Amino acid sequence: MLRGSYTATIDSKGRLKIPAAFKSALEESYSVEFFVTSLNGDFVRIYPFPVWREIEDKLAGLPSFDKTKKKFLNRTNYFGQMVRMDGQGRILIPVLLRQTAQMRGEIAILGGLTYLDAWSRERFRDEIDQNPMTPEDEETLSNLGI
Amino acid sequence: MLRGSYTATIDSKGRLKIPAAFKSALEESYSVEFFVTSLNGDFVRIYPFPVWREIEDKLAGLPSFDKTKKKFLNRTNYFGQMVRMDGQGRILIPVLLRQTAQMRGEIAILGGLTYLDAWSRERFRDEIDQNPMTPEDEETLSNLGI
DNA sequence: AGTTTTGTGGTTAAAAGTGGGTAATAGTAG
DNA sequence: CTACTATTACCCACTTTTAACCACAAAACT
Repeated sequence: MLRGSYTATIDSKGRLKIPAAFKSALEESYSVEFFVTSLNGDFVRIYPFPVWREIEDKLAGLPSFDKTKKKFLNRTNYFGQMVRMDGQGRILIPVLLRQTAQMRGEIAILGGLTYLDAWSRERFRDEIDQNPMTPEDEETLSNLGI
Repeated sequence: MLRGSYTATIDSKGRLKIPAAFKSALEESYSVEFFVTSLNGDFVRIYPFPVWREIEDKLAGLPSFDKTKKKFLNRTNYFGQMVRMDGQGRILIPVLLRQTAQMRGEIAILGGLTYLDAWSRERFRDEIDQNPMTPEDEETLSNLGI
């Protein structure tokens, strides 16, 4: 299970280092093959291939003309690419995502249990600054006993 | 159950000593693995791993597009990292939190029954100075019979 | 006062992160 | 189809960080 976040850098060749804590967890549960994509180009989502396959299978259950399915696949296909991790635990981010998701310099890699999200650190900070926790949020959480 | 507060120091390597009173209580009820995180970067929250798992389970009950859930997980993931306590009862505070939560020098560690909070002593004083007990607070307490 | 526990600091070997070189591959244009 | 260019995969070398261990100082307890 992938949890927490680590910072990483992307080098001049566009290679993103997978932090060791995630690397070992990934190798244990999955393999070195990933489907790297994004829904809107804001940040990169890295699916271990078996996880992505499951998503595909679930989508196969929907009719082919389903609007949501079309949108989702259009986007993930557009941004997506298969990649494999190299011997040093790095993956090459596709050129398109390097640009749209600002994959250069300081990157935050967040664990999402079965996948990873890679954010431009700068952009992520903007994101959480613009969506502060409200008193309502706190109440919702407290109702859950958190 | 974790109660009361103790002072501790963080050494130059970013290691935080868990006061002996908390250490024995933690080892008894949980283990040496923790999820160290924060909601806003002001202070550090240290969850014994099983406690954190329970929170994850509770959140799993909410739909994945739930705004509050997203906000909460984004933040806790961003600041969070899994850590394990060393033989001397210390845990390494993640670099990000060392900076944002000012984890250096004098630290106050507060028990929150099932988790611990670590505050920069200086910042903690500011916090309680700026948020004094109001008459409304006192009324709430008094209504509870406290 | 002596003994045990707790807190603190440093050392060192191993692991992780970083950078670059080069051969192979893919892509492009003539 | 061929020649050229750009990109990528694979490999090697170096630097930084971390984890585990050890040792001692301070405090608490007997």
